[in-house]
Amino acid sequence: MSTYPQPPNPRAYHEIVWEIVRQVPRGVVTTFGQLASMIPAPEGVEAKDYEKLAPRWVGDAMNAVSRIDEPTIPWHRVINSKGGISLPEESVSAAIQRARLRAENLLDQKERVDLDQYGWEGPDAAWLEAHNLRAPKSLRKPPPDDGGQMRLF
DNA sequence: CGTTTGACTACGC
DNA sequence: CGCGTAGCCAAAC
Repeated sequence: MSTYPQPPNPRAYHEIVWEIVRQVPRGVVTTFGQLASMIPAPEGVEAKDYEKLAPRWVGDAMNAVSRIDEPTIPWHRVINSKGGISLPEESVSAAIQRARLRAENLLDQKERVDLDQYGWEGPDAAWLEAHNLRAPKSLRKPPPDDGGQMRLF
């Protein structure tokens, strides 16, 4: 069954998530996991537990956006690790998200976003540091290991 | 006030 | 590549 605890201060956690989402520029996308990777574990939460919980807390934060109806947050650029929309397919919100992503030319024929191509690289280091956030995990594939081929020399 | 219900992800088949 | 599973709390109804 799907069941999980909440952060010590849900509202505070959500605020941080929203602040980062506001930085995502047009034409690229971020994921729940990537956002979570930038936010340190709240005091009192074991790192091990946090790793599992954080992505869903980010999901809760995005979910809350619809309740608060905050137009300054480009929530449509937040998708799941598979490059897909995580809202119920028939929902109105999902339709809006599809339309907005399509408008930014990010959707492929399978209604998916190619993270390797359009995955966000995160805010610049100075911004992260100013907000006490960690460097994001990359959404793009690691450079292919060419099996020890020599290059330049 | 008791139940229901989660914008997730890594991992194993 | 797609599908199922664990995770075990709290806000919203």
